[in-house]
Amino acid sequence: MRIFPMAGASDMDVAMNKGDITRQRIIATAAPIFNQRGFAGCSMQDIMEATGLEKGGLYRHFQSKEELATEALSYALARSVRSRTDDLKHIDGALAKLRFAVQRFVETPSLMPGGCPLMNTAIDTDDGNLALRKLAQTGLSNWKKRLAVIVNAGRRSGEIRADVEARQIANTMIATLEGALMISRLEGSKQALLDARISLEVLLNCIAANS
Amino acid sequence: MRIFPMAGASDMDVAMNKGDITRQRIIATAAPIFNQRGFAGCSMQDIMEATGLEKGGLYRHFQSKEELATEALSYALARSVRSRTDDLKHIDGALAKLRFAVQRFVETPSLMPGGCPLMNTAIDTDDGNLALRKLAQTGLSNWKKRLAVIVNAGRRSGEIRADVEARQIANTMIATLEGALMISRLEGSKQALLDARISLEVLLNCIAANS
Amino acid sequence: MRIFPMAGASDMDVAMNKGDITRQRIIATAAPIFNQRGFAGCSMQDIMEATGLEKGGLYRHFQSKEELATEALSYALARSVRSRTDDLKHIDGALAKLRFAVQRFVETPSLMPGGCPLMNTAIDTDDGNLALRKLAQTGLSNWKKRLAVIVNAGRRSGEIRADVEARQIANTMIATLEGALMISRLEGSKQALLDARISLEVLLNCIAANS
Amino acid sequence: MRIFPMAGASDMDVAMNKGDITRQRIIATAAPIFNQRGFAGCSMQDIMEATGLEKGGLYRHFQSKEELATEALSYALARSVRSRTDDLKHIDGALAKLRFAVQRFVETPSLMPGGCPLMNTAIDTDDGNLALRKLAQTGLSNWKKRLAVIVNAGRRSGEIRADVEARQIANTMIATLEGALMISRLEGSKQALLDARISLEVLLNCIAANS
DNA sequence: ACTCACGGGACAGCCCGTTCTT
DNA sequence: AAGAACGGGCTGTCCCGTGAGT
Repeated sequence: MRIFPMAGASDMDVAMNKGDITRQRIIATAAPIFNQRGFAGCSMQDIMEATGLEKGGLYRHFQSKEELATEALSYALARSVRSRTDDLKHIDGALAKLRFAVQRFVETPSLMPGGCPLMNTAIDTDDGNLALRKLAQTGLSNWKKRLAVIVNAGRRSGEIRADVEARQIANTMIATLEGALMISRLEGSKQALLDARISLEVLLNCIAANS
Repeated sequence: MRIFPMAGASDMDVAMNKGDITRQRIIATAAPIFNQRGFAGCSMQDIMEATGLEKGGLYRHFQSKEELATEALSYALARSVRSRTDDLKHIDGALAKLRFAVQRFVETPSLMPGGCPLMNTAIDTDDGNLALRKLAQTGLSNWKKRLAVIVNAGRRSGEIRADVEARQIANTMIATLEGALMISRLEGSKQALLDARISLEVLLNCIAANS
Repeated sequence: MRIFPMAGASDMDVAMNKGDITRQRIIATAAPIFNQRGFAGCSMQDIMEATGLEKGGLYRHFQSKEELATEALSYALARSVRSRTDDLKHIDGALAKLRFAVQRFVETPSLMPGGCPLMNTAIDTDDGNLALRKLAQTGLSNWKKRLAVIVNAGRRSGEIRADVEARQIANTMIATLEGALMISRLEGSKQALLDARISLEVLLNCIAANS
Repeated sequence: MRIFPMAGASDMDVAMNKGDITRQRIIATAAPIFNQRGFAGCSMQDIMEATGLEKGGLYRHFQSKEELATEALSYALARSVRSRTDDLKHIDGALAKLRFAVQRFVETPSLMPGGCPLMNTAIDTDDGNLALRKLAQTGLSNWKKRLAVIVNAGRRSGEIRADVEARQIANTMIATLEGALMISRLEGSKQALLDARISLEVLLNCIAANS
């Protein structure tokens, strides 16, 4: 369709025929619905209404509800993780990068209605649904790795104390932010996120080499 | 079941006739099931099988699935919150109390199969079900208050710096622990909980008055 | 329900609980619909609308559409065959019995809307559906036997010529009547049935012993 | 469509372009399928498999399933009726012609798999589908007329008694033969057809002038 | 106090007829 | 002529809640 794909084109800018466009539209529409109501709490009827397609139209593109949910989650996780670790390259300094990541999360805790897809899926698939669970595990793993890379870079540059475990910092940051997001959503207030940010600042100050 | 209720009996130990005993047994049996699968993901059939009762037997004690879920969640939350803040009286010192609470959580993150009922409900009721959501909100609020009381006691006794906000510490502790529990369950490893504990120790050291 | 079932009670007069009554009502309602539109041409939705029951209500009583169709056909065939061979006992003479049967058929070719269930099923199940086909075969066989018994009685009593084959007469009577009914329904006129009656009278006259 | 009809050419032998040939091939292939399974019981998928064409290929030639079915039935009826009344010219005598027609039917009751298209359609369209029904009505009417013409010719020539109604004989012959075919197919035996033939011989003997 | 039959209603997945694009 | 795309109907299953019976 498109002859000259532009540099920096997103996933949807590649040449697609009509079917692929519809498929992508379904995924983008379904993602927030699954994210809000969970797999069991959301019916294909809901997706039909949201997309304007009928049963036959949906099942042409996805073999089952689970396949659609998997794709939708994949999409949600990709957007979520990316938004949390993007744009860090042009920031100098490991600590500044980490502070920026915290700041970003507190300001925009989730692009997708319904909260963080990673946490939602982790809870929702606690009993079964291994396919979705696997995706969440991978998403978490990626996030942790990206943070750990920053921490280790700081250690090598001498900005961060050498006795700090990157994994521990990554785990703590993610745990505190996700937990705070949960509280925040339950309370309907940003307070918990703001409090988490302060505490994470304290933690980051503690691991700075010159502290 | 129990003929001579003992003094200091817990909720279940009060004198109950047969109907109440059955009702209580249903709740105790249903609680972990709802906690594991969520409201929508768990059917009355599941409860029937677990309790050995028939439909009619269940609906004699509860007007609807939602009423049963509400009672079950109430039960789960009460046990959960209590286990996290009990037995702190005989520990001297606010910081010691907080450290003990962290330690307790890391060792026994949830009594109930399926993880922390508070977090599960917070996620599960994100879209609707106000009754259950209200319960989770209250549970969270109680937990936060109990932690804040300890922090404030520490501030008054001079053990904790006066410029520390109790609410912020409570929020951070809960957020970090709950978030770490989520990670831990998703990864199938206690690592995240252990890392959270280390970080919370750092935080607690930072708010100590003599630091 | 009923304590003293009356002598000569029909199928529906036996003691039945609510479920059996509903089941019987569904069968009686579905029978003419299946008879009119055929198995493939009639949906469970049609049965739902006719009975006023919902899907769940129907499938409680029948495992599948095929089971319902089988019962409905069974019911239709039983009524049909019975109506064509009943009340012949009090008629004296084999030929008189046969003439009466022809007369009855011409006057009341089918109790059930949609024509003769036997013929309809014979045509409808021509490709597959062995269960329904078997039923039709049995219904036809019964009908033939009843006619053959009358013919043979006439031969023994000397009323009918001894060289007449009972099977041939039965086959011819049924064939001519059913064929005439088909023509009659297609043309929307009783003419074919009346013509068939005349021709069958001729045939019966030919097999009379004194002819 | 037809530009230069060739002498003695059958329907398919006329000059046709590629599209018309395909169209005719589809009709010839679909006819026995519709005849066997009925309109509702046969899907376009079945036609696709039988013809080797794809959906788009079929719908290029026919606007709808109904149009295809109509053409297929038309084709089947034409072949059927023709085969039953052809080749009678070179037989001398009305009764001989009628006996030959009976004989022909008994020997070759239907050229098309699935039985007589006339009867099948009469039953299949009992509820609706006026287009197909009309075709069957016309087919029946033609058949009756051809038989009636023979009877009337016999009356005029004095071979058949003058008090015989041609319509009654035609109706009876068709009814008996079609009914016997139905029985024969249901029983999986030619017996009913043979019996019908004997009975029709009796009838024809009865209407002979010299009887 | 409990069982079980009963019925309403929603849902998943499949298939079919038809149109649109290529 | 092919085949992707889509609207819509259909089957069978599951689940929730009621009520008669015991």
